[in-house]
Amino acid sequence: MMQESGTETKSNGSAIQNGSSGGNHLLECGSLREGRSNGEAPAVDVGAADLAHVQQQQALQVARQLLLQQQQQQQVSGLKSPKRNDKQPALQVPVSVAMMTPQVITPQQMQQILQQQVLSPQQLQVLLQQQQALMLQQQLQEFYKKQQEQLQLQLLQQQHAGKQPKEQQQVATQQLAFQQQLLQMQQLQQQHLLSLQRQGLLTIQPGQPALPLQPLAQGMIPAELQQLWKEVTSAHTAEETTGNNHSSLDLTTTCVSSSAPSKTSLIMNPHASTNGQLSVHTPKRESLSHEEHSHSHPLYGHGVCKWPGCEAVCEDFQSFLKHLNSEHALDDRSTAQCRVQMQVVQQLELQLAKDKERLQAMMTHLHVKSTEPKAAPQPLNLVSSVTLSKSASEASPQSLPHTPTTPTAPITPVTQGPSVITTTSMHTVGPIRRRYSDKYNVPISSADIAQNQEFYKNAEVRPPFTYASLIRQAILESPEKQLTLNEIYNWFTRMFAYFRRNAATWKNAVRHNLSLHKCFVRVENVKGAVWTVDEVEFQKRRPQKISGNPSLIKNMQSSHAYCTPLNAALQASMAENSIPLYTTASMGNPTLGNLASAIREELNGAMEHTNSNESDSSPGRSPMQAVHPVHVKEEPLDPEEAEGPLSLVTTANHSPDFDHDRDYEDEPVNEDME
DNA sequence: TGTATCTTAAACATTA
DNA sequence: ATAATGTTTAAGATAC
Repeated sequence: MMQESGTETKSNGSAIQNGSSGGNHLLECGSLREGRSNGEAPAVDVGAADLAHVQQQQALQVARQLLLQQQQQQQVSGLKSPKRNDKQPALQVPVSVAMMTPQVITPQQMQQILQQQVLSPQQLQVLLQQQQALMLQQQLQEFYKKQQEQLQLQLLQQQHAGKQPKEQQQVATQQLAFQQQLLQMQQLQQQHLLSLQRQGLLTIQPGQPALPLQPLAQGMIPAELQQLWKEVTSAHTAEETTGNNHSSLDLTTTCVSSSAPSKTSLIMNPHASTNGQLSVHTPKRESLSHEEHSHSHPLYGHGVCKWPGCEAVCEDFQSFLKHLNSEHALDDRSTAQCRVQMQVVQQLELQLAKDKERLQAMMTHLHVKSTEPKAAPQPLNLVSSVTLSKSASEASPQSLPHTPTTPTAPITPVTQGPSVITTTSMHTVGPIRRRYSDKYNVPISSADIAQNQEFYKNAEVRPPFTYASLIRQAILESPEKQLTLNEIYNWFTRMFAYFRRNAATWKNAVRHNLSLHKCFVRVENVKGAVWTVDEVEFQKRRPQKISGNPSLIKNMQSSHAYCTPLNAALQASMAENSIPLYTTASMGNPTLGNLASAIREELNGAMEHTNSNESDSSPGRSPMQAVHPVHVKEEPLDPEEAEGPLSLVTTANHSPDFDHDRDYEDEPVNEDME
């Protein structure tokens, strides 16, 4: 039908298309294509922009974009432009998670993962561990430096103390405090790990190369330190006197005191007891059965030492104690590990505080009483129900990424079971933009796109955004707010692991969307053509997409309910691991921040429509209870659908996607850059 | 139920 | 001639 040539056809085509599309696109197409005609305007010279460059500039660009969005379009300076049109050598996706820049999955990302349930537990674990590794590797380096300094200091002090008995006592006291703090941190970590492991959410696989701590846990034990340790522990029961030797351990104090004062006591007590075990001075403890020990001692479980990165197999509790004393005595390594853990905890707490704030702000904004619905998660039930049907499994993903914390929630998710974390966060979800809930099941909380970016970069999870949104994002991220088709492709593959396969499908979809939506304007260029975004047009569409429908919110809640209990623990764990880097990533990577803001803006517009009607959803109630089965469709799983590039979801566990969709590597995707 | 949106697939045209 | 790029059409699915 379309014989007209190139760009002109668009405007013409619109009319044609409208007629043909059977009314579906009437509204959209009608006015749209007109906009296209103006596309010929700016001829842009495209210089090969390094993606690296692009990324750096993205922040500025996005910011600029935000400011200029109303004006849109004209700002094309025509100076440089993204890329060449010619094909770029097929690059293949880098993408090993570990390889990437030290960015860690944010809590939101993890939640996203959880919600989508596309990844198998193993995959999640690997992800988690990799993220951990990244984080720890970075921190360890710094820590080691500091630690060495501190140790030197301590040694010096001891030497001096030798001359001055009084000071010696002081040193001992300090050591005690130090040890206690260390233990605190250990306890925190171990409890966390335990909680995870109990739920089967985190299983540290022996020999997991991703775990950076492993090497650290080996060999050490300066006898002197051990000696000192014994002295301190045995001689000191007066813990109250301590707690002030923070010269070396301020981190502990800060984190513990800052957010979880109550926690401190909780943690401390158990520690004290466990410590006793460590010192081998408590026969009573040793009389306990292995099971008891394994359960009670956070560092021991399932016959394995759970010291971070250790995993040494200990036949019985006795051997474990020996192992603990020998392998994890007070030495620089252990100390360093503790410090790392301290930082982790600190970061977590910081993050928690931030998230709390955010949550409050969100709830306030949404006029939702922060009733802190104490939804008893009942993870098992939910899980089972969720897995009953395909749609059910998808339901969980629907919930938006949310902060796993609640105002009342314990400060350290670490020690808490899933129940604690719970669904309270649901409210943070607030208005969710949900689309294709059942099949595609994507909550389009675009606000999360940025924060989840790292996740999507590495996980082959279908991003919960429409093609149009993604294309727009890609374009807006570009320095010139314009991209060639190929550059858009590249952006997709670069930003989303999911688009590194089935290229033919999604590329076609991209082209289709570019042509179909009037918000995308093709601009002729000397070298070819670039695509820009007509923000006005794009904005026009939003209201329609997102409607503030009570049922929607209800759905959101229900879906959230599904996922929350299911993944609470995981979320918590994820959050922890990611948090440290989360901060780093979000701050260090301009792209993320900008993306977030840009998309957030988009989201906000959409959200506004939904806020008013949540009346039917009882905020104070457990979302799960309130809306349990809503919208769960019992659809038989269709593998075909699952394999579709955009229909990722399917079942959480056995997504055909992961089972056999490994053909993407041969896809002629042109990833370049970087 | 009808309309709108989105995705996917595919045919076809144009261009490099 | 081929691949990339664009445009349309069509159909299925979901949301409103």
